Amino acid sequence: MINYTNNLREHNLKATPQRLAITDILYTKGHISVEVLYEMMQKKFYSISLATIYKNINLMIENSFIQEVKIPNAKSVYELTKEEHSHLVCQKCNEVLDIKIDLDSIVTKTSDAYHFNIKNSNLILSGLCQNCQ
Amino acid sequence: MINYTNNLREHNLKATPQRLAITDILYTKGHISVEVLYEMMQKKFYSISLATIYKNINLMIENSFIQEVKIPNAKSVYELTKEEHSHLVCQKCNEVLDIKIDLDSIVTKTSDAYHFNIKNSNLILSGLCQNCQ
DNA sequence: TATTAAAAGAAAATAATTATCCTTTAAGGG
DNA sequence: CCCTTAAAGGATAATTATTTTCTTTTAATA
Repeated sequence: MINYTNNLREHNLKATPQRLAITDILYTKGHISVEVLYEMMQKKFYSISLATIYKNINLMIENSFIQEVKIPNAKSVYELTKEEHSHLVCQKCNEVLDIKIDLDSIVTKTSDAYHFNIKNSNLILSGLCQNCQ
Repeated sequence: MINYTNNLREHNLKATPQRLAITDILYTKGHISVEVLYEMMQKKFYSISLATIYKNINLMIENSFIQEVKIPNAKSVYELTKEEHSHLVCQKCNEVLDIKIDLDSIVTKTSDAYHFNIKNSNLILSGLCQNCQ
C-alpha cells in the first residue's frame, strides 16, 4: 500500500489512518459510492463511524482532494481530483470509466452563443459495456 | 392556462388537477426543484401533500413524461421530456438553459474506442451567465 | 515528550424520501 | 348521465440519508 500522507497534506488534510485508507481505496477503485466505501472501511476499521465517512468526504470535497460524480439514474460516486475528464458509465454493471474528450470547441462556441463564462464541463455517456451488451 | 390533459394521457397518466398544475408549471418554468415545485403548488392547492409531489414526480419519471437533471454542486431539477439536449447552468443564479449541441461524433468515437453501446449522453456546462459575470 | 487543534466515534438530530391507510375522484361502461 | 372501480390525493408514520453534537483520542509541531 502506497503512502498518501503527502497527497493529503498538500490539500491541508491531516493524514489520519482513516483518510489514508480512504485515499488508498479511491486510488485502487477509481470511483466509489458512500455505501461501498463504508463497507470497505469497516473491514479495516472495526468500529469506524459512518459520520467519519461523511465528514471526510465533505472535507475532502471542500479541499478539492476528491470530487462527486453525479450519475443519471444512479447513486453518486466519488473520485480523486485529477485533470478534467468525462465519464463512461455502464447502466447494467455500473462500471465507471474516465475518458478524455476534447470539449474545447463546444465550450468556446457555447460561451460565445450564450454569453456565458463557462468554467466547468461535465459529460457523462451511459450505455452498456462490452461485457454487458 | 393551456390544457395538458392529453399530454398526460399519452403517457398513461390520469389528468388530475394536481398533475395538470405540475405540468403547467414545468411548461412555464422549464426546470424546477422539488422544493420550489412544492411551494408553487401550495399556492394553488391549499392542502396539497408533499407526498403527492414526490409520488407524481416519481410516476412521471417512470412514464417518461419528465426527467431529472442532476446538476453538479446543486439540487436536482426536473423538466418535461423533450428531444435530447444539453444544459447550461449559471453557478450564481442557478438559471438552467436547454442547449442543442451535436455530440454524435463524440458518441460514435467513444463507442468505437471503448466498445460501449452508448445509449444516452448527458452534458452540463456550468459557469456564469451574462447578468452574473 | 508536551501541547493543542483537529479528527474519530457514538449517538442524537435533522432532512429527504417513501410507505401506509383511509378518503376522494377520474375515467369508462352501461 | 349515473355507477363502478382502480388509481390518486392527503395525513401521517416510517425509512433512509446526512449532519450535528459532544466526548475521547490523536496527528502535527514546537
